[in-house]
Amino acid sequence: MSCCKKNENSFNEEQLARFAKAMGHPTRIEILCFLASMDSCYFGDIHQELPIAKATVSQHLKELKEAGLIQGEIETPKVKYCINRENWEKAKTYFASFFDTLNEKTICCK
Amino acid sequence: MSCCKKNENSFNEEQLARFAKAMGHPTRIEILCFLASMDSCYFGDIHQELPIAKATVSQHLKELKEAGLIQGEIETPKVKYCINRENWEKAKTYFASFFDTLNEKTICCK
DNA sequence: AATATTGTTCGTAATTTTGCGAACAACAAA
DNA sequence: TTTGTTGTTCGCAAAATTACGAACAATATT
Repeated sequence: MSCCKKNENSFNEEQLARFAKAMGHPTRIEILCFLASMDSCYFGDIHQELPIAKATVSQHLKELKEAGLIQGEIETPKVKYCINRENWEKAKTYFASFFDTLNEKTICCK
Repeated sequence: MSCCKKNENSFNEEQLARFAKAMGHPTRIEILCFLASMDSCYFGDIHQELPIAKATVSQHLKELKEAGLIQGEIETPKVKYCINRENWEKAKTYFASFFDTLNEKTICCK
């Protein structure tokens, strides 16, 4: 058998880029930090923390939701948001694996 | 002394967002993975890996360089690129800290 | 039925990002 | 001096992002 094949990534590059893109805005990082510091909260609480229009907040939340990092639930008349823990762990693992690939290089079979 | 103050982040939110933004494109993730799998390589090697114009590759490299994740060095007539290890570690730590904030919540002083 | 509360969606404008070919710069080789 | 090699920069077009106010939807209250 020939030797020294490339190590397979333990993360999906497309998915990692999607997570990263969602995190690539200061306001969205702020929202994520805010949500990570509590179990859950309402839209209004998030809006109150930020110096921007509610329409803009709503848009950022939508992007974070579509990236899978948070989830929202209607609790009439409010909307409750929280971290999506399953995907949070997934993202955590992906980023960790990605940064660990440095120096790993190749593996040799046999 | 009053109690239960919020935990200070062990990462800079602005900086984290900047790292994330740079990583927020599939092509740039691909470049980073490629570079992370070796000590260094030339522009041409990177271009060869990708199905896009060299002008576009150059632009992506510029963004990664400005974000501090990679560095370039002229080795006439070629340009040698590699991971910026110092900032790579910094980014690795920032992302790890960020994802670890979940569940940490608050700390109580006595 | 009219009002109030809470967020989302729509329409719009300004800016940024992405991608390309062409032109260019720096240097080595013929 | 001309030619070739390697990448960057320029100028442009298309698309996506960011931000806002206004309008709207859903529900509860008066």
